Amino acid sequence: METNHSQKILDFYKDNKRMPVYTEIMKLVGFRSKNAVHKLINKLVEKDILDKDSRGRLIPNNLFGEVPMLGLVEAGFPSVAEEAILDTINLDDYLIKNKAATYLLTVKGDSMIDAGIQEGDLVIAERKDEAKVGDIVIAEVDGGWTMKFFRKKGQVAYLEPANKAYKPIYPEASMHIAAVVKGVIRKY
Amino acid sequence: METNHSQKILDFYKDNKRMPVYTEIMKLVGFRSKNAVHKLINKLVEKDILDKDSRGRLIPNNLFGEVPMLGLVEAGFPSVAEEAILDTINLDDYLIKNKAATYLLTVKGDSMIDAGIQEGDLVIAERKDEAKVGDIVIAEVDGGWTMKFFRKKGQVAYLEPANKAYKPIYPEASMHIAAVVKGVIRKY
DNA sequence: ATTATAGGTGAACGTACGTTCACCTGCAAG
DNA sequence: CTTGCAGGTGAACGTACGTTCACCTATAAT
Repeated sequence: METNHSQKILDFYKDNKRMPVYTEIMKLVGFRSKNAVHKLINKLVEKDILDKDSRGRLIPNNLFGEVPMLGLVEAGFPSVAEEAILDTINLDDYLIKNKAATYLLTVKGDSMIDAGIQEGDLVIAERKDEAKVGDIVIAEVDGGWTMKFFRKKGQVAYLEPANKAYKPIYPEASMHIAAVVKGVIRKY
Repeated sequence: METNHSQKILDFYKDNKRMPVYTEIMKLVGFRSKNAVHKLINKLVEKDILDKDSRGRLIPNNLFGEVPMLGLVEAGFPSVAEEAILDTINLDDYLIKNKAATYLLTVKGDSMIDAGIQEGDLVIAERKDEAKVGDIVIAEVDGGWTMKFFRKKGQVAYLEPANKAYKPIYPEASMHIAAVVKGVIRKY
């Protein structure tokens, strides 16, 4: 029952991106007095499911807004009881450094398959006009857009696919780097 | 300057997982009156950088907490001005359905390399004791932990790696499925 | 039957919140 | 010079917040 209550509070947080106030929790769980909420909250705080700040307002704790991070696959998987959690992270914070310049792109084609990037994956791209050798870049070459490894042969920059079926691209007229790939996301 | 101010508010939101109150914004941007904050906020609201709810409290809008999603790689990349954004998503919400049962694991080894899962990647694993054929599962087989495709030959369940250098695993004594892989994350 | 307790109601209280008012600058236009 | 105005200060106001108090059940143990 209490897990049900805290689940509703979590849902509220997801929808509104802030914690509910007591009158809102009243409606969420079906109470008719703020005092009942107050007693419920105190129990959740004791169980470390929630936290309160110095002014009494609710703040989500780690179990709430973040995902537990375990060790290696080979180390196994914890049961519900013994949670051997190394750390907890927020995926947004983990993946995105410069939020204003970051975009997600859907991958088309198989030219980066050997780098573990498949068709349908999302790539996290940060807008940038220069890249380091070895970066995966999104670039406009001779009028077309593509995603490839950024390489240099001497002073000549070129793009190399991660698929033996394709050949490196040496720009004839122009090459303009639009973004550098910072991450890959795949959802099953 | 105003982008600087809203950046500080965003940072506060990231750190505290809630929006600041006016007195807190005062300290953030160096004002000494709440009224100055009030005028600043109204400007940000007009520019759609922030939103307020009916009680005047701040709520982050899309540009704040979420990441823009563009189309395909081949469609190119927008300049700062012309933002052809299809949608915005929150990565946590996108990737994680059942937060209570979800964990992140670091991948060791190359047995799933042909499925685009490399050593060092993070996998999003949802605790479950049964899997569908074709799922990637984390399982304990004959005492050891492993991540493989879940397959069936007739009624016999077995695990298949995505690497031709390895052979399928037919459990001798026991096989226990601990979790199903729901997603993959790679960070460069 | 009596008592204790967990869990709820409803009203009252202190306070921190966003808002508003009057006022004070510094700077640019006329 | 003076006028207007954007942008700040500081104090006052109404209200919504979390908290607390007294009281009311059900349920279970004695």
